[in-house]
Amino acid sequence: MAEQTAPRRLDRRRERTRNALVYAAQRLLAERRTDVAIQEITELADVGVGSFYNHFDSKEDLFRAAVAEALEWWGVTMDRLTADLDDPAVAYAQSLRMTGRLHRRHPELSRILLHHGLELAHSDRGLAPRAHRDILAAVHAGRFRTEDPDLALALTAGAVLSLGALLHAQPERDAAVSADLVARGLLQQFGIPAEEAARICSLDLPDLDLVDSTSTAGTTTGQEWHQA
Amino acid sequence: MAEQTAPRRLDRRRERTRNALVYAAQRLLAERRTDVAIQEITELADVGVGSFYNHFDSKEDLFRAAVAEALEWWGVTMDRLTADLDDPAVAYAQSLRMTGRLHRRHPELSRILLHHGLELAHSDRGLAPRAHRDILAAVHAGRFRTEDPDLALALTAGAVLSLGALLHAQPERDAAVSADLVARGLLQQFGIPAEEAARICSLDLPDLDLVDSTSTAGTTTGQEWHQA
DNA sequence: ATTATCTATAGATCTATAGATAATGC
DNA sequence: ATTATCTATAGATCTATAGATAATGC
Repeated sequence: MAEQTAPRRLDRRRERTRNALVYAAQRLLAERRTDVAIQEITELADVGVGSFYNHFDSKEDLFRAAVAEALEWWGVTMDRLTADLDDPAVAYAQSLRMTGRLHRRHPELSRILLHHGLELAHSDRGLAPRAHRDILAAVHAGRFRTEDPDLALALTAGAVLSLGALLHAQPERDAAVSADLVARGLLQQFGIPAEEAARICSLDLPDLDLVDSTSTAGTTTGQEWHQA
Repeated sequence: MAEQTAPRRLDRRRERTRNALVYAAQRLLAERRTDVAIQEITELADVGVGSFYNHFDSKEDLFRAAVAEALEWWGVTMDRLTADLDDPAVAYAQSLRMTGRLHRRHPELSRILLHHGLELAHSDRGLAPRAHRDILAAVHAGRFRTEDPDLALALTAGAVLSLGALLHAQPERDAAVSADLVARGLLQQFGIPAEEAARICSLDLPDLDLVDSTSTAGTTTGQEWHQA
């Protein structure tokens, strides 16, 4: 009587409400307007105030989830687009170059990344664990030469973030050129010879259009980045 | 009758109240507790609530001033300690290495830097304009080779910030070793040969103890960083 | 006499919940 | 019958100011 299989439609309704709240939070995050009343959030999500507490304990709770899901979505996307690359140094560089372009392609997501990036540089979700994995693999494969992979990860995070800040400060700057330059510099710092670093950073990139608006359809809740 | 020379003691009293508020705000910033009532701030500053509005229009106003003054103090300190260096590449490296050590020496100031660093990477106060000046001087002197000084500045900022985040995440990590490594990598990226970069980053640093708690006694209001 | 600070508080929020309403399950 | 959502609001903040008090100037 009490035990029953999960009713699908109710779950989906619940999920829809939650997503509306998370999406509203992501839009607010992108504008750096996190100091708003819960009522304003629920209005933006077109949801009753009371529903908020069905899903989150506090504003912090919601914003934390919103940040994590946005970046996890991008991480999953990067994984998919680099899955068939054999050379971990190339996978690292491709992710880095695409993430550099992200600042122009998804400015709102970029702003979320910039605002919370440093805290997330050591998170176990999102971009950090993936960059860490690539770096360790590249070291193990003898492609990178660095006795301090944690520092390498930190420098990678710092470069991604500061590039984003620069691109927002200078709207006319070419994101692709700058991102590739940053990637080249990092590869060289990690022991890749200059010419090869240049070659790697001029390889073709996967077509982001093919994946952008499709569901991640995997471990995550199907959360994706909603373009405003 | 109305026009009179500024009464000194009143000014100083006023300044004392303002400083108490700024100092309280800096302590809160260091703990990332900016979402507090104004009353809590004034209690921390041991000042009446009403006094707040004698000096600031809003919480944001106060916190903005608190961040700016804290980083301006460090910038002035760096300037003083590198004033007599002829080689701009060396001045750049010295400031960078000392700022790396800052994360351990003044963890509260470091946290403020980390939390607001990206926005301030293009500010006209604090550390950014000084790093920019050093980079341009080094390029002009033929010491740095980079056709994109803005990107160089961004990468510098990113490296400083991500190093700080790493040092906070790993309390046992050696700040001096890591900071010098980061500085070396940047010098190399800017075209300094590996051996010389290593040499520059093992030069003696000025003694921070000599300057830490003395007033900046210059253009700023005498604002300094108060150790808790 | 002038200026700054402090105390007390009105009025404007904002949070969190209780109870009513709507949607789904069976 | 069960679960989720919505509406309305009590009670807890929080902001900003008015008026009283204290410090300084002359």
